[in-house]
Amino acid sequence: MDKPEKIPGAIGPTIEPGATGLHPMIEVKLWGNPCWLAYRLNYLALRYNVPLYSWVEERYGLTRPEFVVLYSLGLQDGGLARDISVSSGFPKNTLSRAISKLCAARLIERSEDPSDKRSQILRLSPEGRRIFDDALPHFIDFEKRMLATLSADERDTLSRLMAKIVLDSVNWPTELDVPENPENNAVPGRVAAD
Amino acid sequence: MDKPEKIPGAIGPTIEPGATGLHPMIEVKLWGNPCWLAYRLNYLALRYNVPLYSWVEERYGLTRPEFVVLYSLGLQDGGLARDISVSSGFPKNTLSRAISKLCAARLIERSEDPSDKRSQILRLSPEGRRIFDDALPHFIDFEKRMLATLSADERDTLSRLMAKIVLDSVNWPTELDVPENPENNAVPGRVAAD
DNA sequence: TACGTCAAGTTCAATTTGGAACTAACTGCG
DNA sequence: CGCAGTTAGTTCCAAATTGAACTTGACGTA
Repeated sequence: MDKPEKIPGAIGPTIEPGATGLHPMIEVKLWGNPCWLAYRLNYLALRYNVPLYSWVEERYGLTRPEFVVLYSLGLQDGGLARDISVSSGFPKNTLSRAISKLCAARLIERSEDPSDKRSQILRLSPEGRRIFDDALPHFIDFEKRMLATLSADERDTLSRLMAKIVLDSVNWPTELDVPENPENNAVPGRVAAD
Repeated sequence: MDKPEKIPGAIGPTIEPGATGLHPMIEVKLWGNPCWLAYRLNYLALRYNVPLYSWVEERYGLTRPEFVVLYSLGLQDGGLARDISVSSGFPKNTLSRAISKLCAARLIERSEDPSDKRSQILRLSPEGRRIFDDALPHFIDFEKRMLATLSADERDTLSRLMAKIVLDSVNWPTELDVPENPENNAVPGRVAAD
């Protein structure tokens, strides 16, 4: 009972414990986890982010939020801080600081939006563009490496399926409510869901 | 040249800008981004983590690393701090703190590993198990919602393809080297590559 | 025009984070 | 055995993070 025989939703090939070269608890979270999708998403995202952003830190001296600003403007020059915030998930004050640092380092430029004086249009400087152009191939290479084990058909399928999920994401809740009575769910010393 | 006509790797249906209900810069990062996989991974992971972990914080008063410990032990009781660290990506000192708080709150218990006195075996207390059992269905439900737009066949395919990538991940580099000469890549005021 | 509401971005303060150094313990090898 | 190298976990502290409050500006309505 404590260890259910069948994990709901844990699809996948039957894997012998220890046969994958992965750490044992990673195996459990991959194959013995009812939330296989969420774990694989987080695992793969981490496996991508960690090497690349430590490389960015080492090579350019830029933190992750700072580089995210550069990358966002590299894809869409002239965006606003708010655009970067909603598309990256970083809170706007973190980005405000990152943007100030990038301006001081002359990697981006701020200009007032004539149609809305609250906003400021952000653009890469030539130097900022140079860093983006220098870094992008390394990001692409790593992503290619991640996809190298799939065939071209499988890559297309993966892209299509993930796109389908992303398009549906506008319909997902952005927060969960706690409908049940809170009194017997709270951790001692903490009142839940008030 | 600045805006390449064809984005390498940006597979997917031709999407009209603004037709998806998504924020414009999110659309660019999804469809006009050579690193489509990495962005979709991060986007979907975030879209899952944010609502669920703010709900956890509100309902149980537990931070994300704290809940990660509970969740990990829920899947594999008797694990070590190090197991949780490598499988979750949180640094071990963050988890050390989380574990101490969970012990103080009587949600888990530490016991010495007789075969290695440096290690401590972690187990859920009955109360910790209760929280895990209470929370798990909500995590499962959200994941179901994420997959609801796919058919059963498509879900199997997605699971299989992501598993294939994960299994290959043991062969990926864990860090990138900076082989080129650093002098013309560094940001002013910062020397790259050590 | 006046006013209430909302949005973009900044600042502040309190908390969280994680690299580095540390302790204690295990492992392998001569 | 003795010692160098490694590992589990903790502590310390400087730096990053972020919720909350604030400023400025836009926008709708009367």
